[in-house]
Amino acid sequence: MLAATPLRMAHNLVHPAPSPAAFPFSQIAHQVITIGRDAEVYSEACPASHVYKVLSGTLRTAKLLADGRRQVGSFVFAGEWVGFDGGLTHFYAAEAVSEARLLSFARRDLERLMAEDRDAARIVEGVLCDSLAAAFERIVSLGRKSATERVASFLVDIEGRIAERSKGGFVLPMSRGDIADYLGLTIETVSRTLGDLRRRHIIQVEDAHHVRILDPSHLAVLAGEDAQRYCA
Amino acid sequence: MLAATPLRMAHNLVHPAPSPAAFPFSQIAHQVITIGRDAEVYSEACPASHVYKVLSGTLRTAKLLADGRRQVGSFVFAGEWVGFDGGLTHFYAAEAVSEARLLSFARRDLERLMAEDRDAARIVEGVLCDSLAAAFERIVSLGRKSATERVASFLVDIEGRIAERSKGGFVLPMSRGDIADYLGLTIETVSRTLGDLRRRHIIQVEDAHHVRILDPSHLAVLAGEDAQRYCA
DNA sequence: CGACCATTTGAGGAGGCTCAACGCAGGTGG
DNA sequence: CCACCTGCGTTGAGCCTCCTCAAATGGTCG
Repeated sequence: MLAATPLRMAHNLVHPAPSPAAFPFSQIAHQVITIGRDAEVYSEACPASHVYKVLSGTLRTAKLLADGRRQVGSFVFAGEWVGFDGGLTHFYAAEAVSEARLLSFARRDLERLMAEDRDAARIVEGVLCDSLAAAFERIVSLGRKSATERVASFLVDIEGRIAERSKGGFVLPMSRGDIADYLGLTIETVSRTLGDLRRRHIIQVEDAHHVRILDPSHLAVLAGEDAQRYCA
Repeated sequence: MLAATPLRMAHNLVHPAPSPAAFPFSQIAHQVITIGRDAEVYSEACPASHVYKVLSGTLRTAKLLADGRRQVGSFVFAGEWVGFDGGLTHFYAAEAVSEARLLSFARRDLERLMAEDRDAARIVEGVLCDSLAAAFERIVSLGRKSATERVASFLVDIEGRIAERSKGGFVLPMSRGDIADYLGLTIETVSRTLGDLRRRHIIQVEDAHHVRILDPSHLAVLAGEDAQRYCA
């Protein structure tokens, strides 16, 4: 991987930014980069020098254990940010699930902007907050939910975040292996669980990457809602 | 729980702060509060109006599912902060594992201080960063590690964070149930796993709440180290 | 001493994993 | 154009880890 990474990085084309979008970050230096399928945006434990906003395509963040087990940390869709994992170094590696275009910002520049521009600071704080909330939700899911509940939660979550639609359904850009490593399950269990949901007419599976939710409320129940929330 | 909470909160004594510590937060309004065992500091989904620094004792953060399953989010020891979970509302409830004294700060005040004092801001950002990193580590643990690996990681982590020592070992203030809900296991599995580690002379279990690590390197191996980290 | 609680230990069962076979689509080369 | 290969997904059979249920142990406090 040490040797492979520079080669793979070489596939990633670097352009000057085309049209600064109408958001505070267009004031600071940035580049549009294109990442080929399965290429790395950054490696695990790399100095976290940059953060990225995904313009198109999908990324995953992942960490490998010594024996090859893998945990996918998150999927990152168009419009979302990635690269805020960890402090000085990245906790996860980030890779492209499908070819992706990213806006790249130096963290140094971003921090300077945040000190000057409250809007920018608030946006970044919001991103951090969302990551933290998502991480907490995952902890509950991985710690206490069954395979069916995890897959159902996953579908509900993805359905709400993914832009790419098809015939009343949506596109699942990642492989079964990616989903399994995200949910702490095996490929076979993910496949079987999706098969169950299909046979129960809760979802429709056109092909492996095109899913349609037929019974959203049933799926939400299977996803396992929290206890009612009271407040002190 | 709705009814119980105010009653339990009533146990928590509120004093004026005694001696402002020598850290930037002593400039802003704060109170020392005492939380009795198993009493709540704040509830799940409450408006996140305050954050707390633990002076003594131990807290846990936890979330309940509808059917009573529980996930413990974190343990918080003396010197650590709690209350930064989620944005406007708390994701987890926070409760005292053992009677605890806390410094309480209004978030509003803290944010004002952070805008003025870079040191304070950096400290808080560090706390957030650490929470995020800890959450990511938990995701890997819950998603991909075995019971033995989880318990071993837990012991290594706690051993490095807990101040209270006893006879070359340390004090485990929380119950087996708390540990189980933290690690995504059952009480019985936690107990059996600790028993195994004891029988293998990797740890020594004085009683349920006093543990000593006999073979730290062996325990670290069992905890399952990450793959070597390369950098692009 | 006896009630109660937390913990440990044991026996049996289930959910999800492992291993293996098969189908299918896409790419490649003869 | 077809044979072949490869990667991915699905499905099945058997097994293992961890869970469930139950009982025994031990410590604490009336």
